[in-house]
Amino acid sequence: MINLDVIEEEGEESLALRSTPHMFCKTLTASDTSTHGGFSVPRRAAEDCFPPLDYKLQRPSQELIAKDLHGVEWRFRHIYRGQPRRHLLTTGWSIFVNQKNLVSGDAVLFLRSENGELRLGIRRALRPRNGLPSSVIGNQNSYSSILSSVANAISRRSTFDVFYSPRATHAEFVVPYKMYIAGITSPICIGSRFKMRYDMEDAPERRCTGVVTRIGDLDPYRWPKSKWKCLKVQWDDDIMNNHQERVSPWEIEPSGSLSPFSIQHSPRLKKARAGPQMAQPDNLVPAGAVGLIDFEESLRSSKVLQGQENLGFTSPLLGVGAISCPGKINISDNVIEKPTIFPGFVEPADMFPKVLQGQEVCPLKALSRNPEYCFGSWENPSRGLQDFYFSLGGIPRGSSSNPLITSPLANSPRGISSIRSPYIACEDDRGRVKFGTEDNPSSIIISSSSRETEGTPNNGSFNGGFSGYKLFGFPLASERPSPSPPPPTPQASEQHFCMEGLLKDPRKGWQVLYTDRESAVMVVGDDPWHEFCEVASKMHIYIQEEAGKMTSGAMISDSYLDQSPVVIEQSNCISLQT
Amino acid sequence: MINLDVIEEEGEESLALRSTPHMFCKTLTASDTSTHGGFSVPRRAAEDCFPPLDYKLQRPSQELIAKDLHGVEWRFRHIYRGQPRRHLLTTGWSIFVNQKNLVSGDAVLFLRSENGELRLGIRRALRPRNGLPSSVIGNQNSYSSILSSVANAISRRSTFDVFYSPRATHAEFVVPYKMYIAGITSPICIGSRFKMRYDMEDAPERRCTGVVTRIGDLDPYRWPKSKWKCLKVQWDDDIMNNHQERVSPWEIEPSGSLSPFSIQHSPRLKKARAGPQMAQPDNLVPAGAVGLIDFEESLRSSKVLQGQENLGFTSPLLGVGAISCPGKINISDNVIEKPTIFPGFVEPADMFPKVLQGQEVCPLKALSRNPEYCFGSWENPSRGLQDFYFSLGGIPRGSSSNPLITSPLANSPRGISSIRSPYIACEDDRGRVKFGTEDNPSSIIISSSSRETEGTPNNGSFNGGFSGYKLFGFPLASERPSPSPPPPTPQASEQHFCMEGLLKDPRKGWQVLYTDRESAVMVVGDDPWHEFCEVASKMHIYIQEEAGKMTSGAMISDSYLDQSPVVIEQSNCISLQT
DNA sequence: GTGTCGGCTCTAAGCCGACAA
DNA sequence: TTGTCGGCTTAGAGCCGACAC
Repeated sequence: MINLDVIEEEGEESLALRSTPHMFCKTLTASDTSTHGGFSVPRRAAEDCFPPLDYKLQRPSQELIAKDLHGVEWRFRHIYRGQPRRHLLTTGWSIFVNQKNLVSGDAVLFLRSENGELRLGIRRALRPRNGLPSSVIGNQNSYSSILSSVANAISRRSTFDVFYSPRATHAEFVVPYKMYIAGITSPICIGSRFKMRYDMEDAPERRCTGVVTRIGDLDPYRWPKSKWKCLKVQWDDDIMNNHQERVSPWEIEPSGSLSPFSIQHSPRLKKARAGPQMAQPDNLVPAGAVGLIDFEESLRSSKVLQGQENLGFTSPLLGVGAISCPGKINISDNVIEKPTIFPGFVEPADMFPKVLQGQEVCPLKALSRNPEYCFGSWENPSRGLQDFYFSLGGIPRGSSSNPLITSPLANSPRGISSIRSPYIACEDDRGRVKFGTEDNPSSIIISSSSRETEGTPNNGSFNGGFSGYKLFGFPLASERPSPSPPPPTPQASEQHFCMEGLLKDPRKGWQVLYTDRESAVMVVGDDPWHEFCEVASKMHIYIQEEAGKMTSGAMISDSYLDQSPVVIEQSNCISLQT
Repeated sequence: MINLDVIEEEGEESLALRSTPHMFCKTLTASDTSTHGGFSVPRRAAEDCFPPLDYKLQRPSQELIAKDLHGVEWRFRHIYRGQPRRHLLTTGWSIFVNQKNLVSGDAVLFLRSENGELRLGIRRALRPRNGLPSSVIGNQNSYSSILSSVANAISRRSTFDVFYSPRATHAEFVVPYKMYIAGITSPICIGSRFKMRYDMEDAPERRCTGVVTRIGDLDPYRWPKSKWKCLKVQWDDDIMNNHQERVSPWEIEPSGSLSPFSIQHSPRLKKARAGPQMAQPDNLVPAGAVGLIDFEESLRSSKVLQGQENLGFTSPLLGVGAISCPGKINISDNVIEKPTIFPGFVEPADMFPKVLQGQEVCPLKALSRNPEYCFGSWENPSRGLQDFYFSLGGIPRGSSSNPLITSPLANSPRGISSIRSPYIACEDDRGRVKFGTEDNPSSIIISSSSRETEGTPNNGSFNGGFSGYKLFGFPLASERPSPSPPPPTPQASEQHFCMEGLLKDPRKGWQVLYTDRESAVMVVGDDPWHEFCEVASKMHIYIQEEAGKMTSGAMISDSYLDQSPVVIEQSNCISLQT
């Protein structure tokens, strides 16, 4: 049922996963979550995980104590009764359901460690729009609060918590360390052939091949010096080209090289190369240290974006919306130090200006709820590991004929199971907050993107996507295709934030590379329970609960197992009192 | 019962307060808040505020609909029954109590406007330590989250919300506009005589006189160019000198001038003047444009703080605590651009070094829970309206013999009713967050201080303290002394945040001066209901409530009437999904 | 083997007047 | 006049086996 294989088959670490403790996971039924009764425990599950009952009694029962991720103990009455006999959790169950706010479709997971201790976690079902206060999405305050919190944390070189719902979102920055290292050190050049695991909805473990056509880099004004390169690829299989054209370096296995000329045969590339400034395809660079043309300078002087310079001052999030919003002041010129264009918006040079005209300004609301714009940047100047940044909010429906503004989802309304392109979404000016002194600046970008999130399990060994990756043996995507899949409506496409900076944690087993100006890469290990606790304890929002009542905006979210989005709408606020 | 007089008797505005609509306020009893029953409405109150019932019926009843500050409608069944007959709110009442989390001792307020609409608000009782998650107080994340939220808002010239509990905290920055203007424009010099309303616990409306002995200014590294001057005073009445030695310019009425020499006769001044650098007492300046000695430079060279320079790098809040905290990195050198001392720590010059030695570093926790340090700054250089800043966390108990580090509460464990000194509390390095470009920087400081909060009503016309001030006709302090007063233990002294920047709102009736680099001054008008809504709607944390369940950390606080502190513990977090 | 339902118990919410302060 | 209490009703939480898939 649950595949416990680990991803890195070549790993030397002791694969504690092989000796996985007893556990089970059950999707909650209507009966399980109703107030009418308790929780029906699958027989095998109860026998595996729970201490044995004395079946000689007429109604064998015992009290179970299980700890959740936060160390909170939950007590349940476990009884074996009914005709036919079955295992049930009665007293205590409804409290758990209520406190965790579980609904039918969510899943609960029990796990018994070697010493007999019982743990439990929850995994929420994907809920369209999920009861989130809409203000969170369209709200500038939320954006900026999150931004500033993170920025502050980074400026202090402190930590910040990430609330992460693996099944609901793609977090490309959560990458096995080896994969990341291999990705950024292996030489990748334009023309490199590669293969990559790619999971279609119906055909898991498909191995696709393609050619690297470009090495992306972001407009340096937005995400300077990021190590997170973005590779634009062309797949040998045409079907793939409709789904994904961008990958992260660590997602692919280089398998050879292709002459620049053969790349040109691609219709898409022909189109792209029509522009006046093109990359030099024979640039051979490791992905981690690319050295490409200084596109920024050339663009600046070539005035490709003539008439669009104001773009540099207009926040895609605030944008016109902000200007037209009474009482709000567009402050983008406070954030962007100097007038500039966004070179990131010009690829290929002959195309983006058109695309941008009339669309370049992307108000927050439009971006969030109705993703329609996609900006990309390629082949920017590179000093060591260069900047790359992607604005992706989806594409205008019906415009997918233009491959350069094509969302990977454009042609698959229900999404494909593994979308692993390293797009980072449309970014507001405010996304860039500078901290620290002139000598020691740090920057943080949080961006949002539109994504589908359905996924299927996958055992691949070199799978950079997250839907196929197992955080600790568990597939992070759906355990199994749901019988009645809740198809995310195109309108209700997912929105998430990701960020470039993450926290560094020296503890063994997992860590996240805090990367001032570098890529955000989280490293996860293989030990399931260790990560169960360690990763989870780091990757969540924990708002202290106050004696049952949630008077302080309390909530506990079971992070990594948790699919339900939890957003603390923290309008900019000050508490005046303790 | 409730004095509806306004403060500014000379105001030309239509004093809508005179025609105050019908209203009543009742402190909730145990019965009112128990689940056992409803709400017992005082007869007069019901007759005044509620639509009349048909008393011919055996059990007259009706449905009442009242809006709270947030526009939320609350429905109550109003019934007249019992033997003897009385007015009760039954159905709907418990919902209200639960949602608002009211307890016995809290108060509810009903108000009927001219058009018959019913409004209601709540005022929470003072609760010691108030169930606040302790992590909020001692938590660096909370601090910095708040800081960064505000900083971000200011950088965007947007708004941020202030959660303000008038009875529980002093917000010196909430000042009538005229008072503020008068304060900063009237010429105040060292030696100026003044009078000021001052409310002792037992002797309200006492008018005290004194002499301005210093004009405070903050260490420019922390709060540059603040207009909020701080006047150090010596009272004619010696009793006063134990309670308060610092006032804001708008708190006093200048009444004359004193020769510099006569000031010197003060023992305290003698002590102060023993230092090498003293203010020039004949500096005659308007409070809003003082020009004093550059203490900073002279101190820097005089090396008064020799051996203490590391203070400049050590956050009073992070302090040693941060250094000794494993895993945390002291980032103060990232925030403070260059090595410097804190001139604010050196007054008088011959005294503070001693005080600071061994105590200068004030970890956050110690500061919050056990306020023991007080740093002050005086007579800094002035360009226009100059900086002033005060670090105040209280004083070491038993050290109050040192008047310069004497908290106003040092000698009154239960506090005095009106503490209106403009102290700003001990400030963390992180308190200063720079935003914007080099050309257009802005800074924001949030600070914390230790305060007692009991208060008594006061009708004064020139009362800068808040306990005596009426926000909209209602005294912001206790309506009446509670029969069984919950004495805040000295240990549980109040902690609050205040900030320099506030939001600007052009609307008539009230506004807050957003003050980039300037003083934080809120202007309030006289119309009760207008302010009731307007001010309150701005001065609160509003965390969206989600359909009854507080799954998203929801809560609504009724700000200005609300005494219970609400702190959103927003650890630095990122939500990855909607 | 297990999801859902009707039946049942029991707790607590909540309405009432009695009674006393 | 109004705070608190005991009595009472009632809704719903929650335990049970029946039953069906």
